[in-house]
Amino acid sequence: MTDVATEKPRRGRPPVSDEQRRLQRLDISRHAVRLFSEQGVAATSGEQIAQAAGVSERTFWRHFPQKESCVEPLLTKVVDAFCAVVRAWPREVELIDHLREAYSPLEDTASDEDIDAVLSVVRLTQSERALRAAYLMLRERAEDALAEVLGERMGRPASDINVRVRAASMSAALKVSTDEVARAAAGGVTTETLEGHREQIATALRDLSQML
Amino acid sequence: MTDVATEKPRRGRPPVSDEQRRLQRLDISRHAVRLFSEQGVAATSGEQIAQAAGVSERTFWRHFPQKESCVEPLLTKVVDAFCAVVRAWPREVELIDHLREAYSPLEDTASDEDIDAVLSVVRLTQSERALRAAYLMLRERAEDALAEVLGERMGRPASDINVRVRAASMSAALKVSTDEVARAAAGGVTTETLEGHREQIATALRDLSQML
DNA sequence: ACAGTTGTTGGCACCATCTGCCAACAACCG
DNA sequence: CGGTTGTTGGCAGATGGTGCCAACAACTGT
Repeated sequence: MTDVATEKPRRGRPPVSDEQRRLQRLDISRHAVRLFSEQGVAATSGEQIAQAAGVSERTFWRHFPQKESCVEPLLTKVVDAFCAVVRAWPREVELIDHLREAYSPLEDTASDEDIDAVLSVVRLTQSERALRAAYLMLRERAEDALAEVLGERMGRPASDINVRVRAASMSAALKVSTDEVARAAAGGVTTETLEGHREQIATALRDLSQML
Repeated sequence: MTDVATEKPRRGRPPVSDEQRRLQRLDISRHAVRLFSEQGVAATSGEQIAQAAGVSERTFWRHFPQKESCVEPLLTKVVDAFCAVVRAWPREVELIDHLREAYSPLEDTASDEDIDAVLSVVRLTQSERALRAAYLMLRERAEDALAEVLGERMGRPASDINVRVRAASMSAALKVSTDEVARAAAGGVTTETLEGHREQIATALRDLSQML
């Protein structure tokens, strides 16, 4: 008997849209990442980030329950891009071929200047332990999403072991190649950097199949 | 010109052996894990753990720079066991066959009662975000060790992309099957639980090869 | 036995992280 | 305009975590 969309005519201030929340988080995230890379994570206080972003410390902590989660809004972009491509994977095409064709990391989901930011955050996670932990947690959330897609494609529940192993392995391969491309892009991002990434992930998956 | 083992005759109190440090950490770890599972991580203060382990809060923080790292001494056991088996992998044998033959998780590295503890910690990481993050970081360190082994076997540096992808994927497959066996062992550990794990990881790797 | 040297421990002060609570305010309604 | 609901910021307070220092423990040579 719980109504779904049949609500009372609404009274009082409406809650802000999820989209606006997302943008606000993203804005804070950019400031935080800049500070993190300039002076290190440990040396950057929550107060400092809040001030840079123009909000009170209290609302900053409301947006990001932990300091390190500041990087999530930017980091999700690289993972979401991959999930989107996998979701669009036609059944009749080989996965490697589909990736090589359709996977242009970030180019769709992120603006040009954000690509720089995202890659620099990935690089940051390689030296800052706290950020790395946040990154790995994020990737595991994405692993679940991947399992959903793969499971549906294989006609099995996403909780199936077989499905989970595939999702985890694909995610791991993506992680390694993403780390690599971020390292390679340290001195400025070129189009061929990203194309290198596409090739990277394709060959990574191919290598995988020869392992056993 | 830096002497390696040719030191001055040593004066003053000798530093405690690494082995003793390890045991002390392990002891504290057991107390911490018990408290964590009894009342949750957030509700367990560092002071409480220190008191339970019979050390001052100050030395507790010296042993574990962050509260969550309390689980490392126990969690490494499950990862180390796998690394040891991979290290002992003869060149002429198929990896899957070797694992099915030689991999008896924990049975060698951990005492019987510790097996319970280790598996319960793995289960804990599935509900406690902070512990999960620590677990993932730990696994990534093990990934490096794995890459060393695989790299040497393939005649390439451990930093080689191909090597890293394989290490990451194997590690991921192990992660999923370890999570699964921990879940399955929720109601008491039996021998077949662990043998199930062995079979789990073997089939997991086989599945992997059919993905592409 | 004693002084000199080095490593470990615990206590204290201190800053940073993060939370609960509440008053102020903003955005909608009739 | 008053009523209602959601968001913000300030403040107090507990916990996490570090630097510093004095006390002590374990060794060496005389």
